[in-house]
Amino acid sequence: MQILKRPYLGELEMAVLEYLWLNGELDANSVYSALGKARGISHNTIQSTLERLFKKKLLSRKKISRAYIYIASVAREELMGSMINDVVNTISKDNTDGMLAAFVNIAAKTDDAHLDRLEQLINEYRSNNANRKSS
Amino acid sequence: MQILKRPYLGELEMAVLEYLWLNGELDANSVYSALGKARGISHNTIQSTLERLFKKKLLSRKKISRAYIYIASVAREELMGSMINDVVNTISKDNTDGMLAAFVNIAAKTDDAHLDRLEQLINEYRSNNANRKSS
DNA sequence: ATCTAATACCGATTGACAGTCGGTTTTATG
DNA sequence: CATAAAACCGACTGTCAATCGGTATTAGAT
Repeated sequence: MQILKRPYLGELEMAVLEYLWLNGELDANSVYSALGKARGISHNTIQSTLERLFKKKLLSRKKISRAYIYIASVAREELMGSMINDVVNTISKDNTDGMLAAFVNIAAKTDDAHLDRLEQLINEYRSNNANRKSS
Repeated sequence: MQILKRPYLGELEMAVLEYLWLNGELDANSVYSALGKARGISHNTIQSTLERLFKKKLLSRKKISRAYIYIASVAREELMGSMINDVVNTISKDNTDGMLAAFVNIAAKTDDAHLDRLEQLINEYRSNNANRKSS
């Protein structure tokens, strides 16, 4: 049985990634100014975190003069999708139906309107998919 | 930003939990015979694993004579639900819509029929929910 | 009552990995 | 070519899963 694989994101890693999702392309110094100072941690710690995220392929980077500029290389939705995928594969490889039911419950728990939205998204997906098939 | 909380399940923990899901109430020895021997690990290792799962509230147990009998205290669907919930809260606390969209993609990726099933589940959920409201 | 074997319980070790930072090397630019 | 900024490297801490040895407990046999 497979297990939920690391990369598993730590608290700081998640915060850094979040910050890059919201603020686009940034160097270590910018991230440090925004997050590091407020947390009272060193510039180096932020840099290590950026590097770890880079190694995990969650960030890409390009060198501009001295410094690297980091960019989130996965969208929020992609990361979420792959993590959910991992959960499902770990717990219920051959029980997709249970997974779907669990999800409907989650979606509805917070707000029943989510179910409407979910239906809508299903139909949107079908439209796109139909197009793709006929091309 | 919150982080995907442990209990995080290791490979052996998951295998043990899986075995209990499939085989119901068992003592350490039974689990050892089924999983431990095949893996060449000791009886103690299985026992530690059972205890760790118990501490994480994923198993309950009752003492029968000398031995504890362990029972999975969460269903597969529940655990999956709470893990998916964690993922969503970690990555997308305030972006439920993105989460819903990501999920539709995941569901459809494996099999388009999942979308039909998803719709069906939504309607089932609504029926139950309508009952609850009118009572 | 006491011996024994099964079992629980405790603690130690190993191996990952996140978080943290100090120290050293590299490099763009004045 | 000196300097400051940044990367890079390595170390240490803390947490947790996996693993097992050793000890305490206890149910059941004699």
